[in-house]
Amino acid sequence: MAQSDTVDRILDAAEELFAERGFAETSLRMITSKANVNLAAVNYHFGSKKALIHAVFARFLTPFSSTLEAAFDDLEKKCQGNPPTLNQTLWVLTESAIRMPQRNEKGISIFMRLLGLAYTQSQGHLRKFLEQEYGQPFSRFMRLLKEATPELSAVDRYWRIQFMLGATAFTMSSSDALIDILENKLGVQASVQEIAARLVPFLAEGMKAPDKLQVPPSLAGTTVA
Amino acid sequence: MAQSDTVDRILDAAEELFAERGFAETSLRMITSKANVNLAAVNYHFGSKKALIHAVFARFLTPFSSTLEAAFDDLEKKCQGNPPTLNQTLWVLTESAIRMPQRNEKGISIFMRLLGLAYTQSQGHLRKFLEQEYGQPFSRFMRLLKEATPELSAVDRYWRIQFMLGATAFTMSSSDALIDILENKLGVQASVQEIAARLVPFLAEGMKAPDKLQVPPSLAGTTVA
DNA sequence: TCAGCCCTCAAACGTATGTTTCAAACAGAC
DNA sequence: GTCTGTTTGAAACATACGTTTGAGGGCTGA
Repeated sequence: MAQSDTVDRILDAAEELFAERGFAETSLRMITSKANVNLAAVNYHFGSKKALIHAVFARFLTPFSSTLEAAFDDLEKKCQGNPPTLNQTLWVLTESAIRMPQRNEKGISIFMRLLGLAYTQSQGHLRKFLEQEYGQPFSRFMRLLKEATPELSAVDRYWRIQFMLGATAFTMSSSDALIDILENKLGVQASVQEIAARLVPFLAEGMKAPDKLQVPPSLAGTTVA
Repeated sequence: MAQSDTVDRILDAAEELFAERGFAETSLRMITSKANVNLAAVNYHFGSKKALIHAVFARFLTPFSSTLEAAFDDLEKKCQGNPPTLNQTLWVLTESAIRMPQRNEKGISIFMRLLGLAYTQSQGHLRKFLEQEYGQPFSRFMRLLKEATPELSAVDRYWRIQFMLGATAFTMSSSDALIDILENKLGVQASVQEIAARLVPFLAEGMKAPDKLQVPPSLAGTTVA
């Protein structure tokens, strides 16, 4: 088995368990027994549980980061000077995520769920790791968003980006469960690709909403700052 | 003092710690020492950690549930037969959340963060508890959404509701941090009420987006189901 | 063949967790 | 004041965790 098939088995098991149970709720013993590997192997190969978490993220985030940067390069070249539109920017991100080489059919939903967890579960060390390791493509995405929505005030854009992040992270991180529920309720099958195709127009429209706060009469007298 | 001020002190401490650290990452010892209460008090008054979690949710969800039902009653009465609009429905929900009596200034963000955690952290027992305890107002909200968007297919509506939930839960659950970041970056102050006022139009516009999936040429050949 | 290194294994370590125990303190009723 | 049921206190319980240890196995290069 070449050099240490153990490492990959651990990463596979950890990725799946982390995605479905979170980090704190997943013990090393669960991981090692799912991977059919000795308990000590994790600390031998990775050093600690924290380092294992980082390695799980790095395994898919590093190639994704490259793919995304390349896609942004293409996009900006194609637009030759003009800033890419909001839809183009969102699609490039979505497409890069979908096109990633996947280990199995659940690849993307695990990918998304892990990202959601990274945002959600406080895990200070993880946020620091992700920030200083993959902060660059993130900043670039932000810049593209800014150039694609020049009509928005900085404050409006700030909040709406948060709304987009939320809708995406939340939905994608539970995509498996949501797809199952949809099938049970309406008998309709869906895929992560289809969710993405529905999500992008939703986000783009929300982003372009009129910026006036239409406070209804019933709230007019209250403490809206 | 009255009868067991201990119970409330435990609930206060647990609520805050759960909100900022999650359930598994918060130990009973953290809770009892923050509450200045003996460790055994939790098991004495609540029976178990799971029951404590349920109690924390029940304390704010039960009055909120009543408030919301009353607000829906009012709304439907005012509309006399005609289904309430999407904006009305969303505003009634938002208003009910904002108007809830709050124990402190962080009331709403804790409220939202806990709801987000309930969705995110798998914690099977919690989902079951919430479903069978507060399923009714939730179903009613869903029905109102359905009547307010008759032009949407059931599948479109399903996914867009998830998107709305995500944007709301995600943003509101981190509202404190996001407000701080905004102030540091742009020197602008914000409030939870203002976030809500910005969120509702975003959601409403996204909800009304054209339902065609505008798959771009670059993705046309791939496996969009 | 044998030394050297990488890896695996079972077992144990120390710590932290949720829970239980039982004696002491307290309250209100008679 | 005494008695009864409720609440608190300090300590211990069993269990699970992440991590470390040291002996052993298997491969490689000389």
